[in-house]
Amino acid sequence: MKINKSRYAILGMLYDKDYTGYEIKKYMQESTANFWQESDASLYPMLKKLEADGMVTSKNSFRGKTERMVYHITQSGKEEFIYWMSKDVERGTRRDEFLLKLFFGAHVPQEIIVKHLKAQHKRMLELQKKFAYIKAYIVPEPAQDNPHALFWAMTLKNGIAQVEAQLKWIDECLNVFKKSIP
Amino acid sequence: MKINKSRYAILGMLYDKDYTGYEIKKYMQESTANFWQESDASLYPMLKKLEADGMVTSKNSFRGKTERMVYHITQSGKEEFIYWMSKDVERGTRRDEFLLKLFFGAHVPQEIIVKHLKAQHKRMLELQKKFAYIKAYIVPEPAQDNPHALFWAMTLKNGIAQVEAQLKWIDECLNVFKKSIP
DNA sequence: ACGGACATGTAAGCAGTTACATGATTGC
DNA sequence: GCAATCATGTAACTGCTTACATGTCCGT
Repeated sequence: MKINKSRYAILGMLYDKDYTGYEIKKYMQESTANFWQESDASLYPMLKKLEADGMVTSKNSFRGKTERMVYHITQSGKEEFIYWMSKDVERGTRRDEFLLKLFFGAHVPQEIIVKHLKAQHKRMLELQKKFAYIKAYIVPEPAQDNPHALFWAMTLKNGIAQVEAQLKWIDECLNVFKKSIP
Repeated sequence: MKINKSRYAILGMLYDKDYTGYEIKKYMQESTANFWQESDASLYPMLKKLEADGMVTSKNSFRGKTERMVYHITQSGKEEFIYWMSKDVERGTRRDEFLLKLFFGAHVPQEIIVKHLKAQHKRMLELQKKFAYIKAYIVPEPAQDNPHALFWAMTLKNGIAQVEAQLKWIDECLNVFKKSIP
């Protein structure tokens, strides 16, 4: 049976600090977006569900007249989170439309494939820029007393390494086509 | 609106050769599995749907008493496939449980994270072996007259490059922990 | 005054998986 | 005789997204 992993992403975010749904969303955009995202329509109902399950509690807070729900993890929530953290990683399905189109490249004119490769190249450069930003402003320097710094740096380096490998590979692919159209 | 991409994966497979559902499944396992898969419960109903939509036709064939449905792409099917091939790639959601657990690494004892890293390392080595097999037995030599060879080799190289980058990065991560436990 | 960020949600619907279900053929 | 592979499907369920819906606050 497949279980919902949004639970754990949210519990992890709340583990040592209280947040509103909106803050969790923003936080994810700045940190895990490259390997984990939650949409609004997934995040807010899941927070309600976590509360119903006793994993978090909520407190009504106000900023002026705007109502905000601040969530706080419970002991049960912490336990469920740690249990999940200890379990082996489940292999998920990967679906990469870009590679699928490339795989079928022989069925269309070369220009189309070159277009897709260039678009992918552009996406990778944008990611690279984003990683540079995160490195400069978000991830604290290691050796400081933030215990998260080490792990945040690791996931960041993973992204950087993946992007570098992709860029190199794309260049090689594009060169093949350049040769065939002299 | 999100459209179902299984359609195109299947149409692509049928583009220049007729296959049964089972053969498509096997074919995918040997070629696109690393970036595209279809489960049984997705493949067979989709073939029926493609037939209802006039994208493929089917012919009943027999191997002994076992009934097999051999599918053949129609002109409409080819056109829809080419239209999809020409469109820009849509960015899909990526969800990587392994990286999510690593990101939250500070909340659990280091051994757990080391365990996950080692497991990932093992998965990558297995993938590497699989790629070596595909390279040796599945992907035809380029320069031969198979127009697919070039593109199959490209997607394969992509996988190989990704795995190499991952392995290097995992080694770096593991070294960090080795230093902290002298 | 207005735009962008803050803030939270619902409804509808397709997507996709797991588990279930069945039977023939081939090779050892 | 038995296991693996060939071969095709359904039912039930959860997951997840898009589109919709609403209103406040803050800075310029």
